[in-house]
Amino acid sequence: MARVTGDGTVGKALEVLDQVAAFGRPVRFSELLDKSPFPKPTLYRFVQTLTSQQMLSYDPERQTYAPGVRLVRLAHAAWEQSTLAPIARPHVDALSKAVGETVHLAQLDHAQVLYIDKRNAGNPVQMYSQAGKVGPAYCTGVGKVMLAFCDPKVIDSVIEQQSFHVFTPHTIATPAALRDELADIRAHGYGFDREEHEPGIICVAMPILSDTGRVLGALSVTSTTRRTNLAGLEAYVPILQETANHISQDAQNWSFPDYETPEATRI
Amino acid sequence: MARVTGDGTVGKALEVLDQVAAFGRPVRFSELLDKSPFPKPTLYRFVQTLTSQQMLSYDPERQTYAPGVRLVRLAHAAWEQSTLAPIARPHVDALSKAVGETVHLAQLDHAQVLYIDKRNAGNPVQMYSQAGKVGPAYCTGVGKVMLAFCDPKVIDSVIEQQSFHVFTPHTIATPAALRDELADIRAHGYGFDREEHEPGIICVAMPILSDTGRVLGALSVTSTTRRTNLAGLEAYVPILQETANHISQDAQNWSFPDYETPEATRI
DNA sequence: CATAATGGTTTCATTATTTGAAACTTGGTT
DNA sequence: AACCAAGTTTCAAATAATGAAACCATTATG
Repeated sequence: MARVTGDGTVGKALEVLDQVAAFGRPVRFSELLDKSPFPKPTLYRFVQTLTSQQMLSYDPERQTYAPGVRLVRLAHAAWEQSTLAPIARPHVDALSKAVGETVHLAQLDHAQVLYIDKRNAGNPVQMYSQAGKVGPAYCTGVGKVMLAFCDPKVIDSVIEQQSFHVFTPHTIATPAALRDELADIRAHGYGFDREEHEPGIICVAMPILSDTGRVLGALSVTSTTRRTNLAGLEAYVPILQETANHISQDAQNWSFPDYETPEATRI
Repeated sequence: MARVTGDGTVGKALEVLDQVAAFGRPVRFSELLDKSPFPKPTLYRFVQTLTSQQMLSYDPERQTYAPGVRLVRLAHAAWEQSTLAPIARPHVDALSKAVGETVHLAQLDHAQVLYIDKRNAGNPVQMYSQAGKVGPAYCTGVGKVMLAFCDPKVIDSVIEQQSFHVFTPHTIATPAALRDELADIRAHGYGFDREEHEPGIICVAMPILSDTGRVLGALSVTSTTRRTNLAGLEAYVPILQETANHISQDAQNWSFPDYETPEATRI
């Protein structure tokens, strides 16, 4: 009797929620059933419950389910309280203004890169990545620099579980190559994305480390091969370093004001 | 035996999640216990489960809980699939560029205004920074115009449940005043925020209606009394109207491509 | 037009999980 | 040392989840 799900009923319901989100589009009950380990009535009741709880939304027209708006509300709270974003915001603003290129702020969530903030360059290069979006760690600048400074055990387990997918001719495709790259990043203190995820897209990334060396997140400046090159991006290393330091300091000094009873907006 | 919670165990767990989010800051177990209808061990296990599921994050240092990062991931999916935001994005971009003022895109969620996108006047930040925030419907431009075009029954129930809170000298403070205002909005087709929520902050708001007259959302252009006045904002009505129409059209024509098997980024 | 198939919904006896009063542990205070 | 508060675990009783089967409503199919 292998425990696949864990955490009882609530865990299972959340698994269903993840399933729906993973589809990336409104999904029918039967489609969900195909991919679900649960029997029909069980899954049915989960979807009912989640819908009634606004965690899913139901389109009666097309008979489809999608992640619900309650999540957006909750996520706002999460974003403000459990991410670096609010602390980093002024620093990211300043960085963005100084470099005039797209800037990303990311954190590591499990083995994945979670983008938690972004500033578009003046002319918006629309591409993959927005706050809340996740991506693989091994082929993004921010992912690699965060991984590089993780605990060796974490690195091992991430690499072990990672299925390497080749996005471009430059994608790092083997555990060995990734380990080399990580060593390289540790040696320099920062890293690059050399068109490893999208052709023509390059970036320079800097980890945000606590005083004890723990990885808090990462920053990156992204551009295109048409506008600049790796050497050009490397010029941003000092300001990135400085910004990362500022964020790290603020993060460690920061704590929520202990007293205040906020004027609630809840009804 | 009044059923307060509904939806069994999952509903209760989500109630706890809301509680944590409502605090707006990291919260101790005992604080939560004070405000919770659940007995100690029950609440304890819920918090454990939610934490293990990454819906809450736990800070062992301070012994506090906060909404977890998994929510940010899930919310991204919700934002993309269950809101107007992705459809409206290009139109909101264009509007923002044209007017050079702060632009909001909102939807109605229960009786509350849910901001789902925003363009700041100065730097084009698009994202959760503000998206996900909720506010009362009766004293925001977007809230009023959405309410105005809702079903009369909905209006009644919202007004009935609304507890009016006076934010500024201009805040609409009575059901009667609100009904007058809504009638006025229906007559004109658009509405204003006359410093009703924050002193010095004014806006003009336009509902986004489907062909059948259903409320899909609302747009607003916000400014300050220092920079302009209501007459100045009214000049934006034509472009707001046009933008709202475009969004409405796109929303009704749009449906997810039925076929495609998206190249998954999941590990 | 009947019939089958598909996708969705409900029933109900069985089973497993949740529940919470009470007891216990831990770390800090007088 | 005794006390206290916050957090954690126990365990029998109460409750909710489970899923095989049956049912219903549409939409294909012969």
